Amino acid sequence: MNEGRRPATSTDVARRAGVSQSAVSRAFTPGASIAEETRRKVEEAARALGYRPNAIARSLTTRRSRIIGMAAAYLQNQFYPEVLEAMSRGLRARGYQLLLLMPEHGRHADPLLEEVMAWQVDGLILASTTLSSALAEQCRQAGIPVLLFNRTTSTAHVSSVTGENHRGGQRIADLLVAGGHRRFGFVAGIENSSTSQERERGFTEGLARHGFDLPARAVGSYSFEAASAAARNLLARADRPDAIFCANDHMAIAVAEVARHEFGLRIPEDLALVGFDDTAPAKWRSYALTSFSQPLQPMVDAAVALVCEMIENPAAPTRQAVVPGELVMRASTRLPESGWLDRDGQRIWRGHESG
Amino acid sequence: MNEGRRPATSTDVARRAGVSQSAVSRAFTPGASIAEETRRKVEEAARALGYRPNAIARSLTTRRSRIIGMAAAYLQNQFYPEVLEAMSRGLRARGYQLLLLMPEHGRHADPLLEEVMAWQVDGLILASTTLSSALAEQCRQAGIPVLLFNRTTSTAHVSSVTGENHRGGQRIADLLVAGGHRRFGFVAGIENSSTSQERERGFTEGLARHGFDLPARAVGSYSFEAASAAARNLLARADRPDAIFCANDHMAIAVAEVARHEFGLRIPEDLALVGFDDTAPAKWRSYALTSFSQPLQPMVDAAVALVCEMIENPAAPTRQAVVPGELVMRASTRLPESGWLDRDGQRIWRGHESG
DNA sequence: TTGAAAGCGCTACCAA
DNA sequence: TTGGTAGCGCTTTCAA
Repeated sequence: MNEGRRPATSTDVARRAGVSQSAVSRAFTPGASIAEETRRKVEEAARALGYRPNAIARSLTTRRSRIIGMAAAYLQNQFYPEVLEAMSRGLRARGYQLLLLMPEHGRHADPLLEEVMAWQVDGLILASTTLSSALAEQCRQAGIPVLLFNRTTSTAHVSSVTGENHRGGQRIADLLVAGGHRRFGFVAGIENSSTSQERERGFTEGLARHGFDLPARAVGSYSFEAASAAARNLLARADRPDAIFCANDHMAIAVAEVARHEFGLRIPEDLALVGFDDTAPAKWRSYALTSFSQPLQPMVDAAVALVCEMIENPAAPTRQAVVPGELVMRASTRLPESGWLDRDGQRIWRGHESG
Repeated sequence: MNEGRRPATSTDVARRAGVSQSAVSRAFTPGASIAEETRRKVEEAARALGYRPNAIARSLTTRRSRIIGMAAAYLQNQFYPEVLEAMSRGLRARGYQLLLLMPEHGRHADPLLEEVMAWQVDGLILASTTLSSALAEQCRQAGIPVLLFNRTTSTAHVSSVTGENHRGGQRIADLLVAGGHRRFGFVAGIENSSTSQERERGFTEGLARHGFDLPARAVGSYSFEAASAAARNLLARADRPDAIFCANDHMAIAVAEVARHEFGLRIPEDLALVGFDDTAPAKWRSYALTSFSQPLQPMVDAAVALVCEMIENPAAPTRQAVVPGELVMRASTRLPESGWLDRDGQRIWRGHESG
């Protein structure tokens, strides 16, 4: 093991093993045609010199970087860190590295585009609602496979992996109606985010099916502070909602805090609360938040598979994968008289699917 | 803008601009000697072709990848996602990219070493307590600057950025004693993590200074489940502690849940609770957790500065940066009669520093 | 200030 | 199966 000196190259190894540099390359290429004896010699020399193939040089010749860029933001929402963690592991299992691209606060996505292009990433995963669809479009034009994660875009022709946003919203409506609630409220995420829009649409359609409308609505912009303000707004109304659905768990927790500590409301007696994602804090007993789940591992698996497929076959048609979730009931909503089942210690709402 | 075709190279740009390929390179190299007119021609051609310098090729020639590897894990603790976010932004501002390295669950760090070497990262930030110090040592031997974040190692010769673990533990002891508590408990993180050890040592030394010892102790391993079990253990004792310090906020929340919902204890009347890090959930009013802060941005700024310095001057001596924090008082501990001050709506404990 | 030319470490092709 | 050779796209001498 050399200390501080320049790393050994394949030429160094070749010289020591008494073979050509090409042979060294083959020894490290799975499936290459090489004699067992040669491989052995190369491996021994490589070990002695502490040689490891230089991924940068390899990328230059193969024109494949084996780097996937992942643009994320909003890591305050526990959903995303866990996605990041699983995504990194999933990609690595397929031989890809994850380059983390954090958009500047409130800036355009352009600097990200620069980096995506400069590093010749093989694919790009967009897991940020705040990022413009323009970035996706530019990458697509440059021939870089783009996958939207937990969002879609109005511009078609982009593959995506999402949860059951629309159905989730519907099921939540079903549950709240079955629980006897009558005045409904909704806290939206960022207004133009597809995810928030679909959840809201599912919710209102579900309510409509039961003959209810959605009288109260506020915007939480996926932020704890904005969601707190939204809660104050909704809860101060004369016709205060008796059930609020928040476009994600993170905002639902903000609403719970305001409801309890500023309005002195009991949950679920005075106010039922439902979130989305089923992240770890939803399970914390102080919240015991009913939530529609977005199963992390299946979503990440789908994303990894999809992005790899897009890289291997760029001509493949785009796909919109939707990973099924379920409505996990906890103490933040009243328990309807029937329609639920117990599984693995969790109560899943299965009552009369109306969709 | 070409669609789907191969990206333009500097040679393409040179041809179109009617200059040499070297000239194109210079046009994109800050501080290179090039005539204004030439630069203008190059820039125009580059824009027309949608050219961007290929970072992979550049890395190969300069032998500097401008990639920093960051090994993280335990993203369930809100502290780390926020570090990741800030670190990515901070590094990018200095022209570096962040490669996310997630160690396999329960696996050795060796595969990470492979990737670090293969990608010729310019530096490595280790922000994972679970990662062996062996990785740090191997990288150091290979001449790769290594920075430990929120941890140290017994093997010296490694630079690090940490919070005031020892002093924080002490201040917490001071506060709890001033609050009139008499039976103390501690929930450790991973036993051999320097961070948990230092916090505990500060705590016990602080208690000793006031004439108290630490009768109750359990291991939470930085996990929510293990911390819950640790809480059950501590709270079921005949001499139940009336004040528990947890090695971080994440575990403190687990303890709060168990104390309230399984033992019916009131916080802080029956049990005072203190965490460390001052992450977002500590501020949530259902917990209102007193916590010693690890100021995110200063810690990240220090880390970015330090790692860049190590890259630019590999011969520089190692440094252990300690970023000062403060004890933020909230409702999970009794308010002592004096010794605190209000700042920006936060109560900071400043009582008789005994250190 | 400029262009030619020599690599950076590797893969991929080719003929042997 | 093997070694030689030609790049991959860029930076960096070196002369001009």
